[in-house]
Amino acid sequence: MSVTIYDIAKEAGVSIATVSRVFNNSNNVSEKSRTKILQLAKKMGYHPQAMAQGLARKKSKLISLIVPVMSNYFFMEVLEGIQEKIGDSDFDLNIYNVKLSDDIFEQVEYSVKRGMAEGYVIISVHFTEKQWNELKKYDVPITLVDEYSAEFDSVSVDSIDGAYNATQYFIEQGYQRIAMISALSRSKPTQDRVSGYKRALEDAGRFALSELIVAGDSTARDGFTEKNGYEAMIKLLSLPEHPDACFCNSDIQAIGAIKAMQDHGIYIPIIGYDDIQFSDFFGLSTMRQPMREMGEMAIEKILNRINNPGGKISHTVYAPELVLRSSTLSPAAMAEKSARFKEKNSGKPVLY
Amino acid sequence: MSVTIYDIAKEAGVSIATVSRVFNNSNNVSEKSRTKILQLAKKMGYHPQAMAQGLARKKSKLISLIVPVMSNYFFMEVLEGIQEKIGDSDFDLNIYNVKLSDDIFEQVEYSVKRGMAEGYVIISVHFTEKQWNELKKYDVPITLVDEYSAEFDSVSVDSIDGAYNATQYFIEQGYQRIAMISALSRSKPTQDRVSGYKRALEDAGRFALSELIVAGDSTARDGFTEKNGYEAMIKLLSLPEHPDACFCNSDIQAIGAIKAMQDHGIYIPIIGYDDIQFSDFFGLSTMRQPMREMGEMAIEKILNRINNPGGKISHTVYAPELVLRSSTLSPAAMAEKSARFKEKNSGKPVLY
DNA sequence: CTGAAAGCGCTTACAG
DNA sequence: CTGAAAGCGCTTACAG
Repeated sequence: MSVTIYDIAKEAGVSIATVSRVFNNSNNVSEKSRTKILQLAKKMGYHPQAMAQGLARKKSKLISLIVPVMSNYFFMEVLEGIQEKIGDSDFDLNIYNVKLSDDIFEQVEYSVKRGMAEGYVIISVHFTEKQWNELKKYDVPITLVDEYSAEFDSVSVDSIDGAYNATQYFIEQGYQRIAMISALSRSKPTQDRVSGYKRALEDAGRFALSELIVAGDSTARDGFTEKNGYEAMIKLLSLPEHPDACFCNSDIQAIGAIKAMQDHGIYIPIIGYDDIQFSDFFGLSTMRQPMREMGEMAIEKILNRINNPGGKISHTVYAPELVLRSSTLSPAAMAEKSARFKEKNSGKPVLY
Repeated sequence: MSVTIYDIAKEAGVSIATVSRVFNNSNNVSEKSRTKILQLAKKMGYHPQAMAQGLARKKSKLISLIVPVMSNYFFMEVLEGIQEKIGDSDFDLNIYNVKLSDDIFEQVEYSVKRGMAEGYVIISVHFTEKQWNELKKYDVPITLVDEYSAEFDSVSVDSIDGAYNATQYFIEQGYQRIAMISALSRSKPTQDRVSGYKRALEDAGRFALSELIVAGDSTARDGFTEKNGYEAMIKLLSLPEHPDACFCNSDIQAIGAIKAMQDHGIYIPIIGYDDIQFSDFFGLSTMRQPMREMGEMAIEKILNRINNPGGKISHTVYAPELVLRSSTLSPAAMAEKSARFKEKNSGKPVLY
């Protein structure tokens, strides 16, 4: 039996209203009452219960994050921005993890309609306009991250654009057989990136060859794994005529792809997508998504929406930025670098 | 204004009790009423509010995870086990993220005493017995992960033992100057691992040399980063006489350490700690912690505790397991492997 | 500065 | 199968 406001009131010889005032920092309480109540509360282990407070106030001071697959680099970095920003507010964070095995819409809808939080930040969930529209009826503040819908505030990155630019970079450098490592076709970002890749080739008067667009066979995390990237690169290198450059759907896959190149002793320049922490460390060139900023922006939007439910809907679309590191060195430059490396390492490491 | 049970009752021409029954799957409702209510609810966007339900039932059907630094490999893997297990129950998950910058005890206490959840799984939080004891007064189900206290159910891994065994392995293999890459000394697991390392040396009649126990200078995530591992290994390799083997505080640091070895052209066998997903991929030998199992066990314990608050407190301590991969090859074996590798790769990759 | 009372949106015996 | 009513633990005008 946990202790309630009544227990404290009784013990302190005051009404529950006074106890409540103490915990709500109302200044209309005598110093004497306040001290006594606080002391009693401490001793008896009392604190207002979140649920009762929420009901009485009709406010929970909670923001809910709704996200599938938490163990994902994109989410981890977005989360850091979110935490940073929410720390400045008086809201608490709550994370609701959607299971990919079940009906995703149902889970999101359930979570939203229960009304546990004052606002919802929905990350990397992709619905049809019709579905998003259906959520509208619960009349709850929602901000979308990594997705776009006319119905809600959103912050996203132009994936098509990013893929386009990465591919265009290779075209400008004179590469002829530019491959793309994709992922499961059900992944929305992957679809967009494939579109951007194709468009860049077409705008350059070339054709996208289906044999050069491959994914690995691993399906975990929609293919966003090292393993999947490794498998994909193996396929590419097994082609009668292998590609001379590769745009890769994600950094995590690119890391696997690089390992495949090493195992096969073939090197082609590669550009990843995301710019996760590993990438800089491993010298991977990539299309950088401003993940932290996206997280911060999302909190800013949801807070605005909570304070001003009628405000105009706003969309922020970031343009990804090409970050060049050593993985885009030309084969010649790479050979030279490798030679230097091997000289230094004669008879030594090269682990995996 | 969101729609409540009263709106539905009125519209359906029944009492709120009947509406409530429909949503609680009580079978004492005529098919006619049920259909009408469900249909109305769907149309009007009604669903029982979590807070009101929680208050009335005195149950939230929520388990709260309390964790510092979410973006951490250990946590990610534990989380997968947790999600797996909780999916089989009718509880929802809720994650409360502790900020390392503020008073941790205060945050944990706050979160627990607000009573939002029915049970709390506290991960990688390290307090004194006195502090844990203080939490006892809120009389709430709590399970500890990666920590031990007599007061609460817990699931942990014997870090001392793990470090001992890793070190002992190197001793048995005949290595003479076995180094250890540690991390920030405020990290509890790190303290334990250093103890185990020292003890193994001492039990073999040797001394732990302080110059051989080093951490990098990066303080992010308590030193559990590639960068920190890289820095640490650089220090070790800069020693007048460098070590001939290395036990490393975490896999993530070990990956950085390996890169440092490659950059320096010096190879020594290394054993990491954790067995994160990358490790298998990169051929890193490691002390494996059964992270998924730990997550599953934690949920099992908290559920038991919720159902049976008076039950006997139980502690599960896993013994970590040494997983040998290519990073513990002897220098000779490694040299041979490298030679083969280089032959295959003549004039080719070796990225970063 | 303080208390009595209404209300937040539900659930759940109890009685029929 | 259904409704009236009490109760969950708070907050917050209102009146003093």
